[in-house]
Amino acid sequence: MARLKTHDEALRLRLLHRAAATVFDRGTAALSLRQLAADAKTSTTAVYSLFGSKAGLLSSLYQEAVRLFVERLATLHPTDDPAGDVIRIGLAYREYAVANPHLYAILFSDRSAQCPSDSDRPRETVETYRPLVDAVSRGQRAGQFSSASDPEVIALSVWGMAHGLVSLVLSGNEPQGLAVADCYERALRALVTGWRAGEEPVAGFANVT
Amino acid sequence: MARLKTHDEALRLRLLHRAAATVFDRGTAALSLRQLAADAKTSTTAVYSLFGSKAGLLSSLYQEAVRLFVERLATLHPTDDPAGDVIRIGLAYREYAVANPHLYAILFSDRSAQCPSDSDRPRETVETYRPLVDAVSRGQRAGQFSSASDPEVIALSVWGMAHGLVSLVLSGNEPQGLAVADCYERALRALVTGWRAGEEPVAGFANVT
DNA sequence: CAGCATATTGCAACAGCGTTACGAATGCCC
DNA sequence: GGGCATTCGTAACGCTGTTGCAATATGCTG
Repeated sequence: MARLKTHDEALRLRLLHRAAATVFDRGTAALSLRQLAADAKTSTTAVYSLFGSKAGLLSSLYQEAVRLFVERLATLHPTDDPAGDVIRIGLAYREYAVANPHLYAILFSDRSAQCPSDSDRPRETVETYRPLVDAVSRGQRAGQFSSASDPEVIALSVWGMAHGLVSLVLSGNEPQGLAVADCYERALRALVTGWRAGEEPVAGFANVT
Repeated sequence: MARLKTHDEALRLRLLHRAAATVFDRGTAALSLRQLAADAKTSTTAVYSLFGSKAGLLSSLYQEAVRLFVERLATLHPTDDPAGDVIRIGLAYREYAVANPHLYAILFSDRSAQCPSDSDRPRETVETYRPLVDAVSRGQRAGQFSSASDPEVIALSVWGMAHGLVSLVLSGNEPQGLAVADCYERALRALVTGWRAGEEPVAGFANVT
């Protein structure tokens, strides 16, 4: 056959680990395949036989980031206060993002630029999404949220707000003199309150077209 | 002195225009200074004498994107329904982002990676931010929003949600089977409702720690 | 046990990038 | 008209991701 494989699973994990470290402190742009291979005492060929390309490597890193993210969200167990669970998920979301800014950036950077096939995207996305939808569903059954909207819609709004506020901070676009950290939870609470069951719109802006 | 300058304002605008076009359809990564210079029948030196570097060029592009954004938001005139104005600003926000995805990406990509000096960032940010804060302030005076929170906080939550939902779509991370476009306005309305004056938190999640 | 076949691997080259150094070209002043 | 300061285009540097090719080392076969 041929010589023993050294481009094996162990090397794959070592490369993935080192790449994650680099991306974690200096971002994806600072990740050089040559440098990575040299650091791991191997050749660039290893990266290409194991990951296919830099995009493939980043895609694997994406899978890893998703796994950590899902793990983190899984530490939150449902309580008998679903609306509170929604808030807690939102806080954990922000905590993960702030703790691992570059992994978070990998998770939510442009997917079309780094994912070879889109086939695995929806599945991963829905996996991080489910706990939130579940909490909302339970909240609807408990009467804490309006049942007029699909739970997915309510969950998406929560996710959007969390993602938006976190992204503004991480990208350095939060407005001056205003710490997002201080009003993040209040904003989440206002949103949850707004989805309360039986809530009527504020008088005066029914039709804005 | 020297020979007549050809690296003048006219060339600067031409380069900026071409760069914007390229970034608009293929993103910042696809923008090559060599290609840009060749397309404009000039040399790379021109780009460097006019913009300093690729980061400088992108920074100028950022200024331009902000200007367009501010112009768009300025077309919305305050009405006697401030809460409705907030919704309208949110809708215009999304509309601009969807219409100019790459300019939007420039606006909200990592500032630290492309801005030579951070000195001009806060001023620009607050400029796009002010109409929203103003609308909230008027809404508070009209009793449409709680006065318990600073208008900046409420405005930030609206901005965060708009930015978050828009970013999820543009980055290809919206969950499958759910069109953000369909629930964007409803989400904004729920949030606005949640900030309604005198609103009490949903019973049962007062303390989540 | 010798030799072949073949999978595997590392080196080097390619095309492109942003950036910079430098020499040539140019128009003004004396 | 000659000297000069300024401006500009070319070419080079070091880097990137990627790929082709040659060397290598192993297991099977005769």
